[in-house]
Amino acid sequence: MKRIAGALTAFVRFSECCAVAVAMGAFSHLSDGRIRGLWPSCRITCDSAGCDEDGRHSYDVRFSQKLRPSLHLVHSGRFLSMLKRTHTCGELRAEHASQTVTLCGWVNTYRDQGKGLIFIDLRDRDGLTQVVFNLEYVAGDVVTAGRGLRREDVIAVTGKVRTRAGDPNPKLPTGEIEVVGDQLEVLNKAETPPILPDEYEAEKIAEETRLKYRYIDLRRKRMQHILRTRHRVTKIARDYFDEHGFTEIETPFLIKTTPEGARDFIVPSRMYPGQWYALPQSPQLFKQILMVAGCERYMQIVRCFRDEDPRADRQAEFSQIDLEMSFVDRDDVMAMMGGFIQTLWKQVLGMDIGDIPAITYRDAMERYGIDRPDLRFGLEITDVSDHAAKTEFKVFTNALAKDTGVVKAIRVPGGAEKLTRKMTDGYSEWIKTFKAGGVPVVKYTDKGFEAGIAKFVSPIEKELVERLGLEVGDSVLFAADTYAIATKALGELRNKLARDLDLIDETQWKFVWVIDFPMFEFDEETQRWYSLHHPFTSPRPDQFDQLESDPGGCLSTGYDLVVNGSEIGGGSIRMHQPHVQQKVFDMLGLSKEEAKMKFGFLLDALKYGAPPHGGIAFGLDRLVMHLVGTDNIRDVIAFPKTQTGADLMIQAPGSVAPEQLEELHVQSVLPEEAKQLHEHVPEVVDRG
RNA sequence: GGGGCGGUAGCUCAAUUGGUUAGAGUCCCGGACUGUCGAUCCGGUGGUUGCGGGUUCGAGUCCCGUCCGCCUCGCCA
Repeated sequence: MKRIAGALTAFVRFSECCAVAVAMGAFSHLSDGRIRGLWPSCRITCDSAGCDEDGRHSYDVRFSQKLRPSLHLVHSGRFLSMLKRTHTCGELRAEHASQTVTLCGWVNTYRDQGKGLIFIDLRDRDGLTQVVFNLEYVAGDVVTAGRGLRREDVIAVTGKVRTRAGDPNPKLPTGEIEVVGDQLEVLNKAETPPILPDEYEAEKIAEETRLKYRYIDLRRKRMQHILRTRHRVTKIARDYFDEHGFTEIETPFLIKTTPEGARDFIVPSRMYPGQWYALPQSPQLFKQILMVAGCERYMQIVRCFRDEDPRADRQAEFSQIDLEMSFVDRDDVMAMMGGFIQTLWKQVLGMDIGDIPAITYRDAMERYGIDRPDLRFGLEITDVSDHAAKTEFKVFTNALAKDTGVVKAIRVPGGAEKLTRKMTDGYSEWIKTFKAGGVPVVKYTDKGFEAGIAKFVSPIEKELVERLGLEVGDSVLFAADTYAIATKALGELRNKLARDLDLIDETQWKFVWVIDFPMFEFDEETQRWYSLHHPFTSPRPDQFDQLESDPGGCLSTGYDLVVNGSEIGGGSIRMHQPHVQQKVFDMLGLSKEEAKMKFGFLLDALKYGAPPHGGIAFGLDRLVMHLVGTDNIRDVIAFPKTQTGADLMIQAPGSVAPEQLEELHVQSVLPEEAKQLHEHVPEVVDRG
């Protein structure tokens, strides 16, 4: 046994600098304070751990084999001591000049100027700081280590701050200064990274690769900013609602499947063979029960699960800021929640958004063709069915002959010039996505209607000009179909037009409450009513009578909060009287027995003193998306899933051992074609 | 379940009508350089063209199947 003289406080390294990190990485702390490690050719054990006043550890080290000749001590610093960080890479300014500091972080870039000089841009979550090593003045091992630095190495550097000897870099907040490196510890040498957390390149890298190496992607300034912003949103939410008397209460994840709504994720029960838990689509019923339980004001930032296909702004696993209040009506909830959104925008963006206006569902559908209208631009939709009926245009007359047939129009100011034939042809094709037949178009010039369907609509020129407020140079786009199809198609077309014609002022925030939703929607296919919101939404107090007499016309207390055409929250006043709730279940075709089986606990709870109550849930992911300006929900989730529900980093989902299935009383029954797929999954996911 | 786009070096991309040894930038490796800052300059390593099959004298390119990623319709109370 060879004992290294004295307390070992040294780096152990090869003469090649790159071995340092390997040697250090080979050690590990033991719980009793000793460290032990393996080295390719020698076993190293360390004990007698000591701790000095600065809290640094030092160790006696014995090598069980003779040291390889190439291994030698080159530095009498402290082994594993880690230079202690004094500042972050974002905070140093000219006024720190002449201070000695220690920075820790990742090597963002290195610029080796040759024999004399090495520049390192050191990055931590706070920013970048230039470190310069003047090789003439630093110790030999620092020269060696410094020259070996590569991107994403983790290092600690001690040195003196000074205003830059060269030109300042106006691109960096720390660009006036640099740290003159004196001591350098390579805390962890990085292998050549597959991707770089580089703002110049990162946005171009395939998302697939970014998701696989998420821990590198998240090092980027932008991703750090997003994670930080998300934290601030949840903090502001907790603070705001705490100040308003809300209590944060957790609700269970292992619950029971519910009828209607999205597909559930289900979890087999080990204790109850053949029975299943479901993951919550939202804590809806629990928060209502909490109101019955006298909590009065509840909030929770909670994960929800819906097993449906994801979209750019949708994940199967997502987060809500969930809220419920007792003894309130619709306006109380909207005022409280509007206040939250105002606070949020003020604190995160420094913006005053003012009071949030409201629009009825009916208005929204009529004027914007969608229940989440984007109010940053005009292009409102107008019903022209009555005039269209007077034309001999078959597309119009055939549509109007249908049950709920309508003809609707959008006036595009200046469209005669801005909308090319190619564009409008494109719209006709594109709109088929929404089952509409096409987009008839006409230009309005000083000679009247021209091009497109001019000859058909010229007879009603006067009426259309008046109805649509047409001016010379405008175009009119039509949709003729059933109410549902024409409305939706034109609503989508309106949004597309705004994007294509660059009519959207991206600096604006147009918030709006959508209210007075219908209680129910009739589904032709299944010939039954469905809740537009959910089956616990109360009708408006003045609409109770319509519940049975005119279910289609009965309005609910529901409200959605919409910003810039995106739904960021929705809620309602709930039914707190069991007989009203029962009536709604009746309407939905839920038998007494079924209702009792699925929601018996709720109906019971309502019987034993339920206060009037209502609430809302905000989509946390979407709020953050707006606040950081992204249209990709995966950007605002630290570890998101792909569109097929896979986690490319951990490679989930994965198979389980047969014993696990057995224990859960579950058998896999794969369709023939899936068996092959199943076998392929591991390789496919790992293909890089 | 349907429609669209994409998959070539670690990364970002190119490759003519199907035709020589699949190129470039970057990363990485080696060298030069004392004020750089997306450093520069010189040289070098690096390829199962997602996977499987087919057509062909010859396939990155054409055909069939399949997988993966993104967008989207349906779906998402």
